[in-house]
Amino acid sequence: MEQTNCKPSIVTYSTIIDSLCKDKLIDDAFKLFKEMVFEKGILPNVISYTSLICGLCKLGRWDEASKMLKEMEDENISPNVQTFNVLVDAFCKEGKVEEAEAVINIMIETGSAQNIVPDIVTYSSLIDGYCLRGEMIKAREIFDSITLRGLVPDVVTYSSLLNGYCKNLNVEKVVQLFREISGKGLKPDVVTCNTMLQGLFQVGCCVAAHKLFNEMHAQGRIPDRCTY
DNA sequence: GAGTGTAACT
Repeated sequence: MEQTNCKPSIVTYSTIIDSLCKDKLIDDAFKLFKEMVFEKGILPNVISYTSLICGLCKLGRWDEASKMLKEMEDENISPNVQTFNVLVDAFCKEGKVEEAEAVINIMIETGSAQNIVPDIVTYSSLIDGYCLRGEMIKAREIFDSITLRGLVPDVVTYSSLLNGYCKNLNVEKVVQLFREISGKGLKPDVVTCNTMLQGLFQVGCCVAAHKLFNEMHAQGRIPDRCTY
């Protein structure tokens, strides 16, 4: 591309930077980022910064992530909902739900002027975080608060909560919630089904599990490696 | 007019 008239753009660079971050090759990502800025004179945007922050958070390099946020501020690039969601999710995955809640409070208190309002991804991450800690009452509380905020739980929100109940061996809630998904007009996807399968087998409901597996085939939801 | 970033199962 560099040899043609079709020079790599901010989108080209961001695509590669994001891929490197996802492969945990954060140093290579930064190398490319610096090449883009200092050699090519292409200004980074909120997307390239969010990718880098995501990569740093997933490696637990919180100080550097915070440094990048500061750098964005200096460059007058405002973080948006997705930038904050990356932080919320990373904290939740680390079991740092309190920190995640703090980020959400910042979003609520200071973000509304810039159209930054926690969305369904934010709360799905938080539910997942509480589920990972086995705090199902809290997870349920967040789930119930979603509607009050005018948001609509999607299949990921349901699957996260479902996974929590499965790990908790709460069969009653699992069955109830799984029915509710279809009842709300949502379609359980392969991840939802895999979660259910694991839950059903764990409590010895092998017949129900096989029935669900067969239904997956019938409804064209292709089983994947996790299913098997 | 288009293209890049966030959440669930293993």
